[in-house]
Amino acid sequence: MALTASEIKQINRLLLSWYKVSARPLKIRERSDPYAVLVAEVMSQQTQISRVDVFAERFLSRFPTLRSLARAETADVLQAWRGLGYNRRALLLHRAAVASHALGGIPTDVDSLEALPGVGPYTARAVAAIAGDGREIPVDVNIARVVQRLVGGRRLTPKPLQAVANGFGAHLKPGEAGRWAQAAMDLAGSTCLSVRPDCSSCPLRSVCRSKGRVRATRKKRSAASTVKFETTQRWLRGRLLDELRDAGVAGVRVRGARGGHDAAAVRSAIRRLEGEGLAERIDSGAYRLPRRSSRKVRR
DNA sequence: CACGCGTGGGG
DNA sequence: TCCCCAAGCGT
Repeated sequence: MALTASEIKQINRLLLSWYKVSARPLKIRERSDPYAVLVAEVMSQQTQISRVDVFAERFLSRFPTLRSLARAETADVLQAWRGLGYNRRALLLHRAAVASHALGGIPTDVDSLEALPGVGPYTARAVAAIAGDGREIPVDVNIARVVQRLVGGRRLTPKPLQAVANGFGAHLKPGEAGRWAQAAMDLAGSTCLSVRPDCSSCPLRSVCRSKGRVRATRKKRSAASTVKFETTQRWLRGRLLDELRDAGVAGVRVRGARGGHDAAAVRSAIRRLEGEGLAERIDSGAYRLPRRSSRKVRR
């Protein structure tokens, strides 16, 4: 059974007032600059949330404006991304900057945002809610858990889930959706935990339809033979990227074995990186970080 | 739609 | 020291 309007309003009220006293928002999310918010949201998908402020500020000090990122060489973006993981996301962020700079700025409506490279349903709604006046709730895995529990714990597929989440947004004032989302994420990380939620201290306990009847532990895990990390593609790609970062514009000849990968595997990996736009082959036969994005922006 | 993507931090 | 983990997006 769907929540009534008054139940939704009550939940919104409780959540926002709880947030006022006990939330620890990302500073970066309190900016109204859609560019800064986009950078922070992309990073928040791959790094400890508590470190996003530090990483985002570092990145933003190197590329303070959308224009500066849009005009940057791919190599410099990848250098600034060192240590942050998921290098393809740096490429996508760069391409999103190029595309939106050409449009005159980062859009703040969901549809235009979602058309940008690397920006999907979550990121689009997060930027629209935080930097714009969007009222659609960005649903990440944490907010999904909170919302599903609030309505009774039934697992919802993405589309119905988004619709239920938007039901909360529809009763918010303009500008509140971003805080609602931040509050729900904080609640998910501190109280409405995946494994052992602390319902007794939850500000929403009086209105939650799953209070006290959350299934105990869910375990999947194991199986999958233990694979040495040095034998994985991720490890190899990460090492090759760092070699390219260290080499600079002169590039480096990539030959020989790395960890558990023979020379042929290394050649194959560097060619794959080249195909993805993460490496550039130069005349000498060496590779370096690409000076410019080698692939077109997809649209 | 199932899978691949990177890294640093915590147990 | 070793093992486990995060989490949205593109393909």
